[in-house]
Amino acid sequence: MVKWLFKQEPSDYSYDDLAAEGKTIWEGVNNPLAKQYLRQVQSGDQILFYHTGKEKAIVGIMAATEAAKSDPNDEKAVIVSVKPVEKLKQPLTLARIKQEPKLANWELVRLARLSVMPITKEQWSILKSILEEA
DNA sequence: GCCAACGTTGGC
DNA sequence: GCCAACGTTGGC
Repeated sequence: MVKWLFKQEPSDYSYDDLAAEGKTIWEGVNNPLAKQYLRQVQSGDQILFYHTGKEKAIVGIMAATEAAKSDPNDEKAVIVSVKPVEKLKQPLTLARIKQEPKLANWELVRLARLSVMPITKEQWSILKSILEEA
């Protein structure tokens, strides 16, 4: 199972919006690399929800409820159905992530404009250990 | 509000 | 098909 990070501007759609709704369809991803990643999402994959803009932090965890598929209205668009799993007790900020030398190569740090990216096992375990020490 | 980094567009 | 110019995004 692959893990992912999706970015979203919280004033457009926040983790709390997702929690309130119970599920949503992730869509509107246009960047070619982001789309390529999005297309690889499988049912059950865990996805971190990152807030851009003022917050710049991972705020919650979601899970894909179905594998990625094409938008029925637009063959070229990719959509993923997701549901909330849990909200983090406290956000994991970009500033904190940048303090980890081992996370310096992660797309989140290197490619600010990428809105969908994979998380490797090693990266995931580092993130988890940061969360647990808090 | 600025800038860096990346994408896209359009002229050749 | 290349590449310069421009636009967009997101962090600072």
